[in-house]
Amino acid sequence: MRTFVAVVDTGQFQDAATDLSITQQAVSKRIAGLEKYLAVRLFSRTPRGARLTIDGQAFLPHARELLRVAERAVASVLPGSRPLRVDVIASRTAPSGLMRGFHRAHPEIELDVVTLFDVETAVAAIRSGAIDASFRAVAMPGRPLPEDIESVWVLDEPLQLLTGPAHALAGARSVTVAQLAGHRIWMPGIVPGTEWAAYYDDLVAEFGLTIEATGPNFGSDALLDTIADTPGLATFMGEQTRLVWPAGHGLRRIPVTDPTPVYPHSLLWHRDNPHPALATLRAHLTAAAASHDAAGTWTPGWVIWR
Amino acid sequence: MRTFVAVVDTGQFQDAATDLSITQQAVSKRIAGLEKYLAVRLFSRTPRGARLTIDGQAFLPHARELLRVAERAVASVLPGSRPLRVDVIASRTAPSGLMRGFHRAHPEIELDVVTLFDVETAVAAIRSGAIDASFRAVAMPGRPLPEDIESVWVLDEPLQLLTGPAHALAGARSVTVAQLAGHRIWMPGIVPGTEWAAYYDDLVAEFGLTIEATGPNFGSDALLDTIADTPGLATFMGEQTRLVWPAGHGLRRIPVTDPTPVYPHSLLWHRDNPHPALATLRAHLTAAAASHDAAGTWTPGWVIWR
DNA sequence: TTAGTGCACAACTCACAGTTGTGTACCTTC
DNA sequence: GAAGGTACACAACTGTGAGTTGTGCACTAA
Repeated sequence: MRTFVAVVDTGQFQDAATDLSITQQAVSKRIAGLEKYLAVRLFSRTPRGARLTIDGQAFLPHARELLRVAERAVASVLPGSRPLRVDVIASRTAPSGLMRGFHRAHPEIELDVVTLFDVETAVAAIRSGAIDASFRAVAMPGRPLPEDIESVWVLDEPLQLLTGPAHALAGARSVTVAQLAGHRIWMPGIVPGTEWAAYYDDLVAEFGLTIEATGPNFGSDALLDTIADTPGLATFMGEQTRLVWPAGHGLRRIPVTDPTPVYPHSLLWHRDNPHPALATLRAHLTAAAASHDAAGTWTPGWVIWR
Repeated sequence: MRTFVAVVDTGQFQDAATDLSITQQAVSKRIAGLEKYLAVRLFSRTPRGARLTIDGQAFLPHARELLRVAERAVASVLPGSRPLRVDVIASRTAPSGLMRGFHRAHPEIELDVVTLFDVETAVAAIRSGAIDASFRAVAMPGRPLPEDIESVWVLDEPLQLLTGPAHALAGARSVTVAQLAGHRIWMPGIVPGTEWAAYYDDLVAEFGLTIEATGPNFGSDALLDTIADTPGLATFMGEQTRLVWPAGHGLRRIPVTDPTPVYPHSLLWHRDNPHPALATLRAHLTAAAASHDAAGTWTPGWVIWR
């Protein structure tokens, strides 16, 4: 591809060869190989150089795009000036939406989103410089954040109950936490040992709920199918979760009250991180954040805001 | 890249090797080579398979994107079901804008835009199936379109005068064609023998203008610089041409009247072309087209509408 | 312990990318 | 019209390196 673009830019095999520090014959072979692979003639050879054929013209923008993407791919792991790298707790929670909003507001900022195991891993990654920021609930019981990690509260995401049409609570406009006692709530894919698991452990302990975290996560589709088809089963889901809503499943989202369990999302970053886009992200989140109103909501006691 | 993605998708070097019909050792070597090139560890090897590192997670979307782009690049020259391929007369004329509008309205339609030499070449390319459609002025003097080529009028693009701030006509709100007699008008990059050149030839002959078509086209920037700096020089430019307006050059666009020379853009395509997107394009252009009002405008006598 | 799984290292082989050398086509110049 | 220059293709050769087979090590499960 590089050779193809070089020939286009110089207009000659000879000059492209010079640019690439190889012989004219090598360029000829490379182009011939590409043409053979594509089963299409890309250049018409003339005594004064090479001109793109129609197929070549159509191919050219794709070739340039490929080189751009390849460059970005390398840049994404290049130490030093790589894209801002942010850890989000799961692709179906509010932070993903926040990052989408940030990308819309600043499309010029290169961004890489990853998902780490838990807040411990995230903190270690931030300290080592492997990531620049992390959306997490701070912090695990009895484990204060290290001195060099800063954090700021971003938003509380209310949990909603998701049921199928045949569920006992399907008709309710809202349910209280007390009403949920005795109902089976299924949360597959919650990994033990993470702060997310700790969150639900506390929720269970405080209100006597029955949460089944067993079983691997077969993906969002499988979860929704099961919820829709099982009258005795429900699940929790973040209010801002954007589902690919399966048509005809009759799924219901029901707000939970008295109190409303909220999952507290904070942004964590390293005190000394010099990445210019990090400041932009923090400013964006500050501007987008609603004011903090904890009235009527519940979080585990170990949650820190500072 | 394919190997990297295969390992991610299967979770194991072994299974990726099976998918790719190579040995596990070859996969190991490929990944090791990629990691060496990037100077970064992409997988953490465990006795139960390979897990992405943080760098690997950041790299993954770029790798997938690269494979997608590569696939599109190949598809762009694949005979049979390739993207709609449209010839536009120049990137700075109305058809380019129309195609941008079409792409915005139908982003799902794959599109390749090329620029051919003249209407003769375009017609030949349409007949051979090399392109699907062409924006051209139909037709050259004394050369009717072949029977199997259909055409429809799309729009008339009024020409405007572009001058620098020191030009004699710079202050005019509009100029008549008669006023242009005696002024030097510079149109570099017009290739003799094309229907575009024929257009200006007719314009010169009919109104006694002085149009200099000499000199190669050094690009839009060079043209604008020269126009801005040369008080005695002006150029014609399509009304819908979107310029990267150089700041501080004081360039003026001045409408031309009595009559207004317009460049007639038509769409040409092959009667039997079965490409589904072609019908969509024609419907889009019909819907977007203004009604045809030729009053007060000028085109060469050989222009055909049918 | 033993068997099994999964990846890495080592040695070998051969395909092919790149090299040098040469040929052909076409344009320019006198 | 002959001579020289330019630009690309073909042919023969060479060396790198991608892939193979063979083996070893680390970890898990029974």
